[in-house]
Amino acid sequence: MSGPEVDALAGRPMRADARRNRQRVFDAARALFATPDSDPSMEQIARAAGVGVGTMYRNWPSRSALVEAIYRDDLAGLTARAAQHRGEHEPWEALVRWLRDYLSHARAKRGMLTELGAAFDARPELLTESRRQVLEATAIVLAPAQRAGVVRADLTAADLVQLVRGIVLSAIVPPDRYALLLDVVLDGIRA
Amino acid sequence: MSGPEVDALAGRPMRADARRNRQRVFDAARALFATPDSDPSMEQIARAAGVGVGTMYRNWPSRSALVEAIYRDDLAGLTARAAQHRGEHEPWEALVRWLRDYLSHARAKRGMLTELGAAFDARPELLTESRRQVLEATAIVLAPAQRAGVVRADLTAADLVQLVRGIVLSAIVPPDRYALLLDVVLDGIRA
DNA sequence: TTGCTAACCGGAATACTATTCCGTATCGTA
DNA sequence: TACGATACGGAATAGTATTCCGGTTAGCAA
Repeated sequence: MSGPEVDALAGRPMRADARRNRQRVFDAARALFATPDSDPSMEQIARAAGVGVGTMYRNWPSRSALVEAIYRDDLAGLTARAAQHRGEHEPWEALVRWLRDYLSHARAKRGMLTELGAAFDARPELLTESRRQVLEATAIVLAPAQRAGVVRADLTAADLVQLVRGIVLSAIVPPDRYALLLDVVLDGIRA
Repeated sequence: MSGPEVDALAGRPMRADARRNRQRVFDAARALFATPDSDPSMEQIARAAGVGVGTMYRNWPSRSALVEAIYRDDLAGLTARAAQHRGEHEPWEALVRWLRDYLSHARAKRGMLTELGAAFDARPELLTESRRQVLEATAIVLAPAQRAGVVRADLTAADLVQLVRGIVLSAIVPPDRYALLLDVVLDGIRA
């Protein structure tokens, strides 16, 4: 989540009810945006959160700011898993798990692509930055796999991400083929 | 251009003023949509065409129908060039020219991606069909190049299109690198 | 506990768009 | 020239994001 949690000027902490409402809106919005083809209006989100629209706008100045906040949060959750996998599994297995995570994340986000597009338009650096985060997370699991000699050494994190993202972005691929295509990529990158 | 040019039931030709207005709207809309970040409203388009909004809706039932008509027209113009290049140039040169055409077309269309997204949502077959057209056009210049032995034989039209589209879609690539990246691809596909 | 006020709240009002509707104007024909 | 059929313009409708403000409440001091 992002946005003001303390008053910008006084540094005073938010009032308890305000913090509660803020969280409610965030949770409701995340749930609604996650539903495919839901395209929720600001009023729908507010109603689902049990709050007036004014309350939403006090926390996020626009619809795309709210979308961005949710996206950032999801992305942070995703990238954190790379380090987690590396700590818990062998290099190859960690890499595979991370790529599966990334794939399902990208697939889920495809639904809110229109929404995200507006957010990216509003703040182009969001695109650059989120790409950087994904590359960093990928490097965390890719490097050990390469050091262990199980993945070809001439592959960069950017290459790998491009390969996997391609699976999702080409909108002709039926979802039940994702796993197969990922296997193809995995076979291809093996040392 | 697409849409009714004759009355659907009677087969009667359109009235002269109607045909003129239809063309004006189409031209004005194409010009406005081509301007980056213009996101023109229906009223802006109508005003630019010197016409009322009602006149637009008589020709295209919705905004996304108009976007689709323009896209189809642009695409037809693009794919026609493949055959033209094949007729006028050596196989390799024809292929290179076609890929440059495709690249600049894809770049131009990136601006109206949001608009197009709505059109694709409304009619999913538009996506399938336009992809098919691009593949067919690519095959027209690819096959001769392969027969002439100047392009590796194991490359499909789909592979090639995917490679080139990737250059444009990854929004981090600064436009002045497009030509370089295309050169890389061209080197890569040489037999 | 009570009283006070800054911080918050809800939702009506505003602003901007796509789309529909219909009275009016024009074209094409006899 | 006259008369439908056809097409026109743009006001009205509908739906959504965003703003605004009178009323409410949390949190603190006495």
